[in-house]
Amino acid sequence: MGIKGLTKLIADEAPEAIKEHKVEHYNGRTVAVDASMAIYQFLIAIRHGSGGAAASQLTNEAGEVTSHIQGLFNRTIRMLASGIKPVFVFDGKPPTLKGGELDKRREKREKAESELKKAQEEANVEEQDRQSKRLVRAGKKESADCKKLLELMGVPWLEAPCEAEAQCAALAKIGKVYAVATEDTDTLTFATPRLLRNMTSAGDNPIKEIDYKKMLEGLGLTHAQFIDLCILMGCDYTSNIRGIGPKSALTLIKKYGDIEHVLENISKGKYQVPPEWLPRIKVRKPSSLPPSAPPSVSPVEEGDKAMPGDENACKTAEVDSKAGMEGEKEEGIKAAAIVAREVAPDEPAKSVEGEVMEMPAYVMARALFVQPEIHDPAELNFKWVEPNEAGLEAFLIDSLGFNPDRVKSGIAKLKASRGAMQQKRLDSFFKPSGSSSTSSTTLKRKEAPAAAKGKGKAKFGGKKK
DNA sequence: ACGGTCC
DNA sequence: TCGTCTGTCACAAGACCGT
DNA sequence: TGTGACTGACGAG
Repeated sequence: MGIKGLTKLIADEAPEAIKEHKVEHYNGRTVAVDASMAIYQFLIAIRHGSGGAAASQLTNEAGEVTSHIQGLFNRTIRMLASGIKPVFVFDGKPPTLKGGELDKRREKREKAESELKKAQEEANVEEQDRQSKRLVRAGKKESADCKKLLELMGVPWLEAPCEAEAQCAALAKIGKVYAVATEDTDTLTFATPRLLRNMTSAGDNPIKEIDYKKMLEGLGLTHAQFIDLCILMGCDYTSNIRGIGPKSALTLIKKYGDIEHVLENISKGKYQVPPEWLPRIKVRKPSSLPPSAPPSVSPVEEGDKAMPGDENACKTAEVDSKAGMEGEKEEGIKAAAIVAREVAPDEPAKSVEGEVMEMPAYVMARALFVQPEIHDPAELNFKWVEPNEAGLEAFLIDSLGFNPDRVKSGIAKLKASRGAMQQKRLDSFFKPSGSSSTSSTTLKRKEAPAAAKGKGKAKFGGKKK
């Protein structure tokens, strides 16, 4: 997940964008957390018995997995205890992936399943371990468990329409949250002003904060160029160009400005531009293509002696993509975003002239980054309320079999952190936050109850009754 | 700091 | 020649608590 | 699955 090698590139090229802070620095601040990713990591990490028997998740008596609940319970308490006010953001529908990508994932999954079965028959413990990890995923059930837990804890959450990262970024951009805590660098591509890493690992090792503005300055790019850089480096939505890594991608974008112009210039060289980066004509152009040309233009295949077809492919790419992005670039991106998430990937989109062609993959990817599907962050308001003690005990102890002492001590910490939170609010009433915090700590006062829009599935707080 | 345990 | 990319491999991905 | 260490290959200068 994320952008391949982006962390390292930032560390190398824009080190001033990365700062380390102690946890205390975030005292009183609101932070958005990608819940689905956290759940996934809990499911993978929290297991036992890799020695001897096959590793297994934590479960209750009925055999239901509880690893994710255990993890989330602890982490949330930890955050609150250090004065951080988390908002958990869940993934909605997965973004429309490039054709085949979805199939590939399903194939992988099926393969892992069958390998697991085989390993079980052979009593191959190691292999069982490996394959069962591969099968782990944050499903509906797990998400629902966690939402319930959060409500009982009095911690707000919301479900994004699509990708949680995009929603988190949107919240941070307008200051509804101070920063986004995630290990996924995609979030930067959505222009999160502040990205926090190392929120997870316990204790006192500092949190790394990446400042988006400083990162752009350090790299010497605009936001649009940064998105193109990420696509070139390799993102989740597209394959990347062989031979172009982080350094070259940065150099090329700086030199030529955007992907269109990069392609123009390197297509004269010997890079293999993957087929989906070029608009694939489904219905032959009347005149501009030779009659013998196949309906779908293929990329440079291995060492062919520079067939004229290749040149045509590149030419078409230049012309078409330029035409597509010319004039109302905004409109083009908007349209692409809609196409990207609503049209089946293999379904052709009509071009202006009525020809049927496929949009280049990078245009789709760009659109998904520029115009992701999100809830209007301005309409979302969050509230941290008193934990539901009885509810938590019933859920964790009675229903899931957690250790009563641990649960009780957790609840005690929750209450303590709430006390500190109230105190903080009183303090800040008299002394407006010292640093340059932009109103992010003072966001709740009135709590417009309106936010319950018909479709917006945001839920807040733990007052179910 | 480490290793066993959490369910 | 140097820098950069590719491939392969190993490994770890949480947090608590008592020692 | 992603990341770092270490590799050989290869293009740029």
